[in-house]
Parts: sequence; structure tokens; C-alpha cells
Amino acid sequence: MEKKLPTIKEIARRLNISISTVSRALHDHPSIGLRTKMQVKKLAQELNYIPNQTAIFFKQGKTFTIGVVLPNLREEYFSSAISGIEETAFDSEYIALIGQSHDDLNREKKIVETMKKHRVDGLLVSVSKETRGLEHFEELKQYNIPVVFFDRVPDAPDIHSVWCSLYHSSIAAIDFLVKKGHKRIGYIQGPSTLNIKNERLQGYVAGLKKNKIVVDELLIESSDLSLNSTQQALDKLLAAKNRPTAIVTFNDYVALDAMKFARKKKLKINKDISFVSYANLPVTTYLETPPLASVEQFPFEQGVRATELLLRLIKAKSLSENVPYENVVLGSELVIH
Amino acid sequence: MEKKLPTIKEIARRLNISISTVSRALHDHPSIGLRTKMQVKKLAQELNYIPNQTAIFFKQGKTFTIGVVLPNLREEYFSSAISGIEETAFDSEYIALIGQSHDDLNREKKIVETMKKHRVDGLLVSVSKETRGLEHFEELKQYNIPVVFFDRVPDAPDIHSVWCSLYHSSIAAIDFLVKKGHKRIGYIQGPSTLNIKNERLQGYVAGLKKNKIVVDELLIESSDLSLNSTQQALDKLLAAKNRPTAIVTFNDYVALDAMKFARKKKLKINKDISFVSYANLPVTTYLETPPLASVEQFPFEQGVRATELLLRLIKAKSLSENVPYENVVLGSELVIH
DNA sequence: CTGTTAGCGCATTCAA
DNA sequence: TTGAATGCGCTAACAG
Repeated sequence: MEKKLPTIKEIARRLNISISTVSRALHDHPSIGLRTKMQVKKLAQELNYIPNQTAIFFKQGKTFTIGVVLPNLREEYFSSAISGIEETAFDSEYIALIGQSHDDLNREKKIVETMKKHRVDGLLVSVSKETRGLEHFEELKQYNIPVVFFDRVPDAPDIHSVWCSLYHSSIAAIDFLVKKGHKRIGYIQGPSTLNIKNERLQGYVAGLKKNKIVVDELLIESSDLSLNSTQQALDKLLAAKNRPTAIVTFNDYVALDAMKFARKKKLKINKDISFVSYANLPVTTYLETPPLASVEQFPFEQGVRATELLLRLIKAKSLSENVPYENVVLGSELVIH
Repeated sequence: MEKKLPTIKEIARRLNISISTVSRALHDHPSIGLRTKMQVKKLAQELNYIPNQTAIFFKQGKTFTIGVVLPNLREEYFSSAISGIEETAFDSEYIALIGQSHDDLNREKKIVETMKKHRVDGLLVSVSKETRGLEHFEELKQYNIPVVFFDRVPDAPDIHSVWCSLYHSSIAAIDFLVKKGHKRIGYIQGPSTLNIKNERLQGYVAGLKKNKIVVDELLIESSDLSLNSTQQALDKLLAAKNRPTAIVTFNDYVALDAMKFARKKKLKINKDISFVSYANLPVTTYLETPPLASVEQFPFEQGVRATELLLRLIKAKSLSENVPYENVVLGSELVIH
């Protein structure tokens, strides 16, 4: 049997006073007599009264929720980000709704739709690798739901975003490898949709130039991030006439897959072939032979900053203030293992 | 400027018909004339009308949200679980609200409070390691919010739960080690609050007995799961008169920490000292020398099952049906690497 | 086939 | 100091 939850109406009825008096008493409104106030509070306590937030949300047109859309929670990178998001949101009395796109555009669209239905106060998005257009986000504007893209930020004007520039760290990575004596440095890049903003490749090229190394297109392969694709990329690099002695990879997962594969081919990691990658996942600290170095992209921090920005936008919205598009670019950091 | 969102009222006004007609038309109610229906739908389309779910939720006394409370999203184990939760929930038109306790009881309480405020339709919980009593969950009963505990399930009667029994796998682990020739097998257990249900230790003891090995209390240490604590535990085990040649650890993280430390002490993993652990985290596949074996606890699956159970409870609740306490115990599986 | 009305729980304006 | 009345957006019972 559905028990009826206590409401202010119920309290009012029992005390033979009006609903509004109860409401005010519970809010410590100054114009309520001490006696009445105490009575009300006491009964509320006894009945275990909790205001029905859904009613309040409904009335206020606010839900105190923010939606988070990202590819996959199982990747440590994103779970770190969402950890930062949840913490920041929670400390501001917001709560996070989550949706995983699984890098599937249709699912992403459906999630955004659901978030819209739930009237989230704002949305944080790290786009799927299939995402090109932003039509499914445009509509949110009409509903006054601010959107902040983070980490995987689409290359579009007129958006709010928080991401991490990899340009300088990419150059630092090349500097590091060159100092280690490497001259032939390969590169396994990721899907083109994810490459635009972060300037990994640009940094790679700039780093080579800075070190007077000619860019060899045969040393640049790409992976769709699947194990298979990474293996193929590595295979091609290893088959190159002047096989690279070091390889920069899109992220640690690609590096890990590549290393696993390299070991199968009887190559000694960090001897026959070295790796430098991006993400600096905590798990790499447990490896006997981790990538020589990895670029820390501060996913947790990105989550925090993105949430802070989003909360600011939400506040501005409620004050009907206009906020110019803001793009927070964090620095990255080459971490040597 | 806050734009006003379209409502059925607005549509009704423009079409000079009544609100309820609009409502019915949008719901394909049979008693609405085709013409009217088309008109309404057309205008709704044009105005980009979306029903205000918060109003509907409010009216229905349902939110189509489920809360998820767990220690930490950054642990792959839990992020796998939540991945399963999110998927299952989403496929049933539910959305997940998340809260991390960070193994802090007070935070856990506050999160539960928040979930209650948000009137989630149900709650999934993996308790913090500080959690002993369940008072902060009891109150949810009054609000008719069903709770399903998963993975870290408190040892209490009258709860719904989904967890994974480790007893048989623990025995299998010992069998496995014995077959490998190990006779002195140590054990690093976790915090006592997390040990009750899963029967890791019981399995360890049973396994030893089964193999006619005397249980040596000096070979049983415990860790609070921090790096330091694990190191201390390992140190003690290594200092034991008859140092163990193999160690079973509470989970892969403990094993990884222990292995890292063992390497520092110049011990060869899987030669001087071998490890078997629990969780079977995907990351271990990337290790050159992973634990010899690890017990798969199917966190994703647990998340799915827990969500399914919760959704069933929610449905039963709305039908005012009574459901007996259900405790789903999944099997685990020793995976040899 | 369509309109009128009430009400979900609460905050709030206007009266008293 | 308190009460009555209104409305947020929507659904559904009731009335034509």
C-alpha cells in the first residue's frame, strides 16, 4: 500500500491552521509567532515531513540537476572527469544525471533528448567520436539550457568549452624523445573528429621541426582506437623502411594495446621500441614498462572547471544576464615515468 | 532574457481550443478529430513544443530517476557497475543520478538525503567502508523509495541485494595455487566491513583445508586498501619465518600495490612471489606480469541485475504489490591469466 | 468529439 | 500575525 507522504496541507489540517502559515513557519518567515512556529516544526519533525522537491522544482522552473553526456564511463579518463563533476556539482547542491553515448551518435541524440525532457538546468558534454554537427545541441538553446563542452570539444564557434591544449606538451614529448636519442619517431593518431582542437599532431610536427627532423608521412598512422585498428597501425609503422624507435600514440589505451602487440612480436618495450602517449592514466604506474612518458590532461580538473563554468552560466541565466562564450583552455603536462 | 517555453496552454490559445483537447491530441487520444489532431501536432512541431516533464513527474508522483550511491567512480570496478546501471536504466526510460560517498559515512548520508529530496523512484547503493548501521536508509522506507544494495552489501536482514559470492572461487584459487606447487599461501584481506558477505576468507580457509594445508595465522594480514597499509601487510608477510610463495589479495588494486612494492624489493613477480586476487580488472590484461589469476566479480552484470531488480520493485510499488526481500547472489569465476 | 474543472504540493501576493 | 486565493503545466474525471 502506497503510504501517503506528509504534506504541509496535512500539517495545516492537524494544527487547524492555514497552509501558508505552515509554509512560512517552516521557512522561518519573520512574521510567524514563535508558538505557531514551534508547533509546526515539532509536528513536521514527528511526521518526518520533507518538502516535495519535485513540486518546488516544478514551481521554480529549476531542477538543480545537471546532465552529463560522455562516451563511456568505463574509461578511467571519463570516470575521473565525472568524479570531478559530481563533486563540484554536489557541493553546490546540484546533482548529476549521467548518460553514456558509447560513441554512438544516435544514442547521444537520445540522451540529449532525455536530458531535455528532464529539464536539466545545464548540460556537460564530451562528444562521441561520430559527432560532427551540433544540431542536437542547438535545440537546447531554445530551452535555455546552457551547454558546456569538455575534453572532447567540437570545433565550432559560439560554444562554451573547457579543454586541454596538448600543443606544447606534444613538442615537449618530442624534445624528450630526441634527448633520449630517438631520431625516427612515429605517430599513431586517433579519429579525425577527436583531433581537431587538441593539436596533438601539430605539436608532433612542430616538435620534429624544432629538432630538425624531417616529417616522414610514412611514420604517421591512425587508429579508430579499437585494438585491431591499433595493431594495424603499429604493423604498418614497424614495416616502414626505417622503422621508428619511438612512437607517440593518441592516448594510453592505444599505447597499451600497441605495447601488448609489440611484446607479442618479441619486441622489448623501452628498448627496441619506446612509447610516449597522452592521458597519463593512473594504471600506467602499475606497469613494469610503462610508456616512457605521458601527457597529463587533468580530466578531473577539466570536470571541475567545466562544472564551475556551467554553474556560472546557470546562475547568469536565472539573473537574465548575458554571458559571452567562454573557452577555457587548460595546460597539459608531460609526465616522465 | 528568459524565453518562455511553449506549453499546451499556449497552443490552445493560438488554436482557440481547450487545453485538454490539445493534451489529448498530443496523446493520440481516440476521441479527437483528425483535423484537430493534425492542427495541434503541426503547431506543436512548429513551436518546438516539449511537454514539461517536471510537471508530469510532479503530477504523477514519479520522477523516472534512480539514484546511485557508491564509493568512488574512479575505480574501474564501480565505473563498470554504473555503466551497466546507466544502460539498463536508460533502456527503461529511467535516468541515473549519481553520488560518490568517497567511503565517507557522512557524505553517504548527505547523498541519500539529497536523493530523497529529489524524490528518486529508487536507490542503488554500494555502501562505504565506514557504513555499519543502515539508519540513513531506513528512512527511505517511509518515502516508499525501494533500495537495492549491490556489491558492497551490508550484513542485515530485510534488504534487497545483488552481490557476488566469492566462496567457491576462493577455493578454486587455492586449488589453482596448490596445483602450481604453492604450499605457503598468504592472504591480505580488506576492511572488515567489506568482508562479511563475500566469504573470501572463508573460501581461503576452506581451500587450504581441502588441500590439507594448515592455516597459519601469521600468513593472514589485512589492508585498509591504502597503498601504505598494503605495503605494511606485505612487509609482514615477507618477514614471516616461512615466507609465503603466493599471496591472495582482497582485490586487484591491492595486488597491484603489493606487486609494485615487491618489485622494489627486487622480488621477481610470478617467480619469487605470485599473486592471485579479486576483481579481474581489465587493466590487468596490460600487465607483463599480471596476477596469476583473478576472480571475476562481474561488476557490470551486478549493476544490470541490481537495476533490473530495482525497476521491478518500482513497478510493484506503483501497483501496490508487496515484494518479498530478494537477494540475488551471482557466481564468480576464477580467471587464469 | 470537445470543453470545463479540479488538483498534484508548494510559495507567494493580497487581504484581513 | 495569519488566512484565502492564485498559479506553475499537465492529466483526467465529468459534463456536455
